[in-house]
Amino acid sequence: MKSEPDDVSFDDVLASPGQVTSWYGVRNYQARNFIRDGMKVGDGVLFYHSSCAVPGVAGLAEIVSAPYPDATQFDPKSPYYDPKATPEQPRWMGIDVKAVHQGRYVDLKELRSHPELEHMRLLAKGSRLSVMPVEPAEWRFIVKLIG
DNA sequence: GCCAACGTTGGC
DNA sequence: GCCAACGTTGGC
Repeated sequence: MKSEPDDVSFDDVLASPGQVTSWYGVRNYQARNFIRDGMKVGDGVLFYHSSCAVPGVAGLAEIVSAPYPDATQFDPKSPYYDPKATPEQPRWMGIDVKAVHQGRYVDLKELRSHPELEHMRLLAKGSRLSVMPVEPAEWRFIVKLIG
């Protein structure tokens, strides 16, 4: 899961009550589907910092809720407001994420240096989704790198 | 700030 | 349903 650290950093989540943050604002259908159809309590998360000086995996996190309608879609004052969404027919989903381990910051340059990770979806050309799956072998490899 | 990649929008 | 225009993402 990608977050802009200027918005919400891994440290911010660690400093939050219960080390839990509500993940909202996803407005891409493919990313929405990964949340809605692919995430469940206990799933591991690579918390990735994007659009910053040194992009990379900032820590390990975990899904701690089921997916639920992202409340910002109903709020006309929110930048994430979607006039076509209604509580009866929500369009966008959020989920709760808990920071569990910080370890070593593994930056994008290092990720790209490992042949084991060359097929990572995150590293694919043109990959822009803010939420995407990680293969089990890639997950295990990165967990070791983080330490 | 640039630009490639990609998604969405809207006229037809 | 096509596709050009436009907007966004995100690394550099």
